Amino acid sequence: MANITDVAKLAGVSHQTVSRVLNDEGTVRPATRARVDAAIRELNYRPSAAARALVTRKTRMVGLITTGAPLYGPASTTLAFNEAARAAGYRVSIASMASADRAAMVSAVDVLLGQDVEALVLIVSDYAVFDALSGLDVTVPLVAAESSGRAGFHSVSIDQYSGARTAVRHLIDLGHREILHIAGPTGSVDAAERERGWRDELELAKLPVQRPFVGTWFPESGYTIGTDLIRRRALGASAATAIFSGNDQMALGVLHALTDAGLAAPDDVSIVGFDDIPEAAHFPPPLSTVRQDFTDLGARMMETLLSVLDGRPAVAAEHKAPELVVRASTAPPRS
Amino acid sequence: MANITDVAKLAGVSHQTVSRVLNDEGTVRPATRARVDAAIRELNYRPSAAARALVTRKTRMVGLITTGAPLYGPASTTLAFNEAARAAGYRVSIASMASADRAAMVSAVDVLLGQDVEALVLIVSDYAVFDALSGLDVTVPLVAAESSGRAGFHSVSIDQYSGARTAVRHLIDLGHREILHIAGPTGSVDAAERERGWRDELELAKLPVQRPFVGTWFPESGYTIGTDLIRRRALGASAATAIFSGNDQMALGVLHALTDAGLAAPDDVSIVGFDDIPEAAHFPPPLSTVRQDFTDLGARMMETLLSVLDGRPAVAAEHKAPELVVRASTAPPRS
DNA sequence: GCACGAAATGTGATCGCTCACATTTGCGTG
DNA sequence: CACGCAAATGTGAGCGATCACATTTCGTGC
Repeated sequence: MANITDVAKLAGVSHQTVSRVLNDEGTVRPATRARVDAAIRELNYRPSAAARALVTRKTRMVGLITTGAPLYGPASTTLAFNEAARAAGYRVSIASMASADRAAMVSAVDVLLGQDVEALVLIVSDYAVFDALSGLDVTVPLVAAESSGRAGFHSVSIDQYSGARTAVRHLIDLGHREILHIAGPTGSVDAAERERGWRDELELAKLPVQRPFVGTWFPESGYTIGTDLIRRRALGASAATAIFSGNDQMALGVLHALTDAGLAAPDDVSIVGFDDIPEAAHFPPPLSTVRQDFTDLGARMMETLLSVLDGRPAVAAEHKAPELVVRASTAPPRS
Repeated sequence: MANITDVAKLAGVSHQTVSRVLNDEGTVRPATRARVDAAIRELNYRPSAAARALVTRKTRMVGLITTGAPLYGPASTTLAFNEAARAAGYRVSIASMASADRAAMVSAVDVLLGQDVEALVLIVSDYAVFDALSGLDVTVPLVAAESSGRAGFHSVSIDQYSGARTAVRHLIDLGHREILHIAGPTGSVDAAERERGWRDELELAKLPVQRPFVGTWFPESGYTIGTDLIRRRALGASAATAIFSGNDQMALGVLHALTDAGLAAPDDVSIVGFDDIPEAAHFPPPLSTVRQDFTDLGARMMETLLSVLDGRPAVAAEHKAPELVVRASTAPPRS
């Protein structure tokens, strides 16, 4: 592989002039620049990122820590962030963690910091992760997709709490009085925020707050919980008439359980999801849900990152409220 | 930030001894090693990846090129590959491409090669990508998740063709004679392979081969196509009795269209999907589909990569056949 | 045609590590 | 106790770029 000296020799200039051409620094005569460019092409030369990073102490690389599950939300956010990062000239090194425990976190951070990333980006929203983080001394800026409002890093998010309140308010407005909640896994910040929104909205309306059911985000858990509820006659006639599901996938599981029992939404039970995954509009029935704009989130994370790296104050409006999408899974209770 | 010399000074040894401790090279007395380790901890020292890469010409980093859509398959494979890479001590730099055109590809490859990745991994399976690739001179090994059997790189995959044949055979065995296909987007290698499997299996059974319908992988397209088919009375009684959908999500759209029309699977139409996403078991009705083990695929990609980097021949059994999962969306045709 | 300042280009040091090789230390042996 | 050899440690060069500064070239006004 050719290096800068080879190029310089071939172009008949000094290595510094080549460097100037590479970095597009002003004072190079067009003719000289052309000669250098030609030499670069001829030798198929590519500057060594390692050598550059060594001297400039800038890698233009950010580390992305993400979850181990192939869920729609994190996957979309990650993709959007990648695009935004590349557009801004940053490279992304990724470390996905199979589990959200301390050891995995330490290892992920270590690997990334060891690459001299200029910043860390977190798309895992788990309390364990933030706890682990506070023990580490991370020397680079940190941006997290997170809405609990902790300190110690920059957080950009979609406001889970307000989204949940909107969803529950929708059910209350329809006339529902007993509204159950299927929460995401314990430890998830988003799950906790959604649960808090559900609880607060119920309390505000002076409605009964049952203990929430804990799922896994996956449809299977919604199915299991739904089946169990129906068996115990806790759902449907003379019982709970609505469910706020922590995400769309678990809502699908519940819908499946309803169908199995000869029940249907919204006739017997109204159900609201969260996320608005592409499938949600095609559930039986099409699901009312809270739409999260993950693409926008990913892009905003990068914006914030750039601000922070530039030493500018982080941009405002970091916690956007999501929007309720009403479809066919919600209706007034049958009375 | 401390460097190797600082550590050496603090530990009272030479920089070379520190280097030996870092790289775990034999000849260091335990007592010395301990002093060095203590110094490293005290200074919170981390070796510079850039400096290392500069001298060793090894970055222990692989470049991952992936698609722009947050689909379950690629997302799962990517995750699994990440895990496997980290376990093997490799870092992963990711470049996702918004579109699968030549320009995006060139840019992605450039960015990654510019980082001195030791290999490239492709989890986009698009003809355009492979075409673009053949024009570039990629100087590092390339591993692709791809099953068309092109030359020029190492390919690891799940056998899409055989999966499709299995799915269609299942429908034929049930007694279906007119089996439509909703294909994935034009340009997708997997879509083409699945279509080819469908076609070949029909031809083998001397059954009519209609022109396939082209979807986007997303449920919406299945819904549109399904609605259209029903309106044209091309589906259901005295018409096609079965559909082989290119993936599960589009199958969901078709199911939705059936429901809208007062029809149902499998009574009116049998339907088989592809992928076995976590939602598939909870579709109305639970979907018969072809299960792909993406986790295994990601892991196998990394294995192959390691073999190639070590100069060993790539491992055998690179194209596994997927497995049919029969659920409730398929049954013999009515009458 | 010469002086002068700006534009263009060149020179050598340096980033933090590993490599190849040189030197010192420790320890069993005659 | 000196010797020799292996184990342990040290020394200096060099990877390929940028940085700071030095030098040359060019264009302009008098």
